[in-house]
Amino acid sequence: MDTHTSSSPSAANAKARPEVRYDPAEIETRWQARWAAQPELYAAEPATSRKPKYYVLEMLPYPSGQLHMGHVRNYAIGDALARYMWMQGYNVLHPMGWDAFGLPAENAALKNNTPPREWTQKNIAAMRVQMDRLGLSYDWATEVTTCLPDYYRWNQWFFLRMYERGLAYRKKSKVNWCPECQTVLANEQVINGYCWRHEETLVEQRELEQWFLRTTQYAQELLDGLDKLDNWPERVRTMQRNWIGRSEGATVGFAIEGRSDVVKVFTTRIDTIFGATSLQLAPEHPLIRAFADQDAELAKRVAALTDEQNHARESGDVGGIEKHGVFTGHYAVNPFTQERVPVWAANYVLLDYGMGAIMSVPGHDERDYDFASKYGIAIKRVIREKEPGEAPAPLPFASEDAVLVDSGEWTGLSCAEAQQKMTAFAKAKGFGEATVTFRLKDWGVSRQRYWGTPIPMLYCAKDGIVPVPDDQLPVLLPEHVEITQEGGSPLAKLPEFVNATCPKCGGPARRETDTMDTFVDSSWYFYRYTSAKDDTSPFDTNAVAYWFPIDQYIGGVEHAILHLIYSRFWTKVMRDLGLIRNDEPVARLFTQGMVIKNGAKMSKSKGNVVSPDEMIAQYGADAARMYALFAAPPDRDLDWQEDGVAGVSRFLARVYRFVVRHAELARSASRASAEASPAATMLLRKLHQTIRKITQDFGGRWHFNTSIAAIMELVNELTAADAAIAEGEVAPATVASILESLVLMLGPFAPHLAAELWEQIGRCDGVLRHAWPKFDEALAREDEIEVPVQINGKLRSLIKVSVDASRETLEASARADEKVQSALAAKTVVKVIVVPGKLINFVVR
RNA sequence: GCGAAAGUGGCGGAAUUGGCAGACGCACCAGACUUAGGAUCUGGCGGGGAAACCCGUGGGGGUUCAAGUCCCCCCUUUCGCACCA
Repeated sequence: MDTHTSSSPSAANAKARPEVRYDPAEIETRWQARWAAQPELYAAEPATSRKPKYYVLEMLPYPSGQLHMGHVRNYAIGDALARYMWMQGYNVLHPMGWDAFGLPAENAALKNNTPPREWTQKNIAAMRVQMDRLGLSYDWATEVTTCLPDYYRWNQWFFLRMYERGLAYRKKSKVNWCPECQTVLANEQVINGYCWRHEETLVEQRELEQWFLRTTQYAQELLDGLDKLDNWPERVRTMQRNWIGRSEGATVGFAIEGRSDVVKVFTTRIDTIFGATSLQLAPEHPLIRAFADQDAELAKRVAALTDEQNHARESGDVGGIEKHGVFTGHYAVNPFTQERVPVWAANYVLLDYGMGAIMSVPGHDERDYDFASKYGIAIKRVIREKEPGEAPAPLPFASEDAVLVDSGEWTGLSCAEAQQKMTAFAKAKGFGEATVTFRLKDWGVSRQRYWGTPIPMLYCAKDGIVPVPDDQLPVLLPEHVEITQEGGSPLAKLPEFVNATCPKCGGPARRETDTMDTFVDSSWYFYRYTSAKDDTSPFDTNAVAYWFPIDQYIGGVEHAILHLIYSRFWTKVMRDLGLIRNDEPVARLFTQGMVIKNGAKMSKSKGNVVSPDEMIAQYGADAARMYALFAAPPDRDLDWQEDGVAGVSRFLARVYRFVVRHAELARSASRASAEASPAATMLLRKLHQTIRKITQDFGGRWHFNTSIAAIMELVNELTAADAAIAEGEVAPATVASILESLVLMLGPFAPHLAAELWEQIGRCDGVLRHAWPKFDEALAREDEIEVPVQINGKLRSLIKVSVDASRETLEASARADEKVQSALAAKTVVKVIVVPGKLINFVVR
């Protein structure tokens, strides 16, 4: 590469002088090759390091074979942070891996006749190349690939530990079935009745034997823990709180007339029980079934209700359907009043929440009111406002800031008090108790698919369900399997897989053929990074103790519930197994915005997908990454505009030319303290303001768009001073130090260019391990500023004053200003507001 | 329906604490150089007006010397939740 001559070009002839062109492709491939040759560059020091640790993590991708812009944005943020923290002297763990199990591999196998493993590994290789082309600072020695036995064996190991503790269990239940995936989905994976992967596919209900993980056992702790996660976005915490859905109330048993059964209902408003005028049961409630068994007409009408519920669920409008119900002809007895209340089946009562049955209090619940009005069921008032007006509040009246009326011995109590006392009464009499319910359900992890972790269980005719012993792990996923689109796991058709030996009796046993939900893989992968090669345990406990919790996790908000709640659950289980000490996996969570184009999320169907490869080929990785950070603050949606990338690329070219132009000067500069000239003072001031700004952005708001804008401002000022620098008006040592700081600040955003320029200015120690520049407040300080002068709040003039000018000086200078004087002429000054360093405002009449 | 976030030039966005609205970039306009280029450099660029000035941060009101920023009402968009008893 030809460097320019050492004769200092003046600004006048700069235009004519041939300059070195910024060639990002050449620079980037050269540096990527150098980095590839020194893998230790991005390796973390061991857990015994004395340095403070920093674990920065981006969500691992599914190896689809193609990085998209959302990934680029995610990794640009994480990479900038990792590099910055290295430069701040931290021991940084910055790993990457592959969420490599899952359905697309099977679909691809069907389409291209390629085995899922081969397809997946090919994609991983391709995406690895893309990541390297972006110059990302991952420690590939800790790479985790979840579809490899050395990883998924630990899924199996954890599953066995959970089974031993009763946290993994099998039950038959109604499950969500996606006809497209041909498998069961967890509740979390059903979005408004549709499959989370197939937005067009309605989820059906099926009855199946399934493996569950007892997430409900940790419901309370998962909820409480959210309060402590104050470095998580409030939005995410709210979503998780809603999802967990804790509700405090009471269960009350209503005896059924003419039967020995008691129907239990869950209510948060036991204080309104004197107003209960019917019981409403879910259509599939066992008691309704029992009634229907003896009444064909009822059975028919109840079935219609069930259908309505299913349709509503499938169409995603559960709240919108009209309330329907059927009177069963049976009565129950209100244990508080001994009144007979009719028992109904209603389509608005859900089987899987609470007890699947409610007491209907139409006077004080809007839904019950609608229902009772429609069917002519009695509506009673049993509470009223504390300070009643002339007329009591119209029904339905659901406030809890109220007192009881017509409620026997509880009349006159406040709702809160009544809830407590009536619950205690029910408990004492043995027909009820305080109850907390959660919306969160146990996690159904069975999937009737091939490409996942085999569930390590056996079924023996003699011994029943038998876990695979640890020493037989991993249960390997067979390699050559015919994938079909029919239901059921393809593994079930492989006798060599299914047929096993019972470890207890030595007799024949059948192997479980379901595989695990892939969310199992991502629930603990970040622990594995700390000791990815460990083949005797899932991870090294000491390494985890050092690195955890994750200091910064970065990813899309779409994982706010699923992945992040499962991960929290898994962490708590591992803690209770004695493997780790932290209660939470992630100390700080950052959710980045989406990448959109022309106002819509990038997608194939919309035809607005921008390929990272093309961007890199055309503008370079540095420009693509920097644009991803420059175009919007990272938490907001980003509108991808190719012209903007071109602009960033032009900026980098300008930096490149500027630094190269003065590289020789910087290389030969002596380190002796430089003489301050006006030009130097000005440039140093801008430099230190820029360092301060960027340092504060990293430590605070992460508005890298303004960090980059600040670097641009600095470069604008430097290039404007090009002639002054060339003519020696700035001491060489000062030029050298400015160039160094500039290049260092580019490090997190444009690592290839920074590395290249660092060498060009004669440094051979590498940017990454060099200390981040420090700002000097004294140098950053302006000594003269322009202060606006307002008259009645309108800008009339600007005056130049020293930064620390006193109020008196400010006012005097303002009054001395020509424009101000003419504006003040013939006016009476009523008041003068002087805010030192900010403004002066004359209030006049 | 409930909850949250957002709404600023032609566009992406800036204004961190109530203090010059529009930093930085894109697009555009004018000019320079010219080996004519999707390169580089210089200047301009919210609207109106010749100018002085006036208007301007979704709309309306308010507080204040001063409001994009605080308060009240409304509109729009996005996201989350939605018969949860």
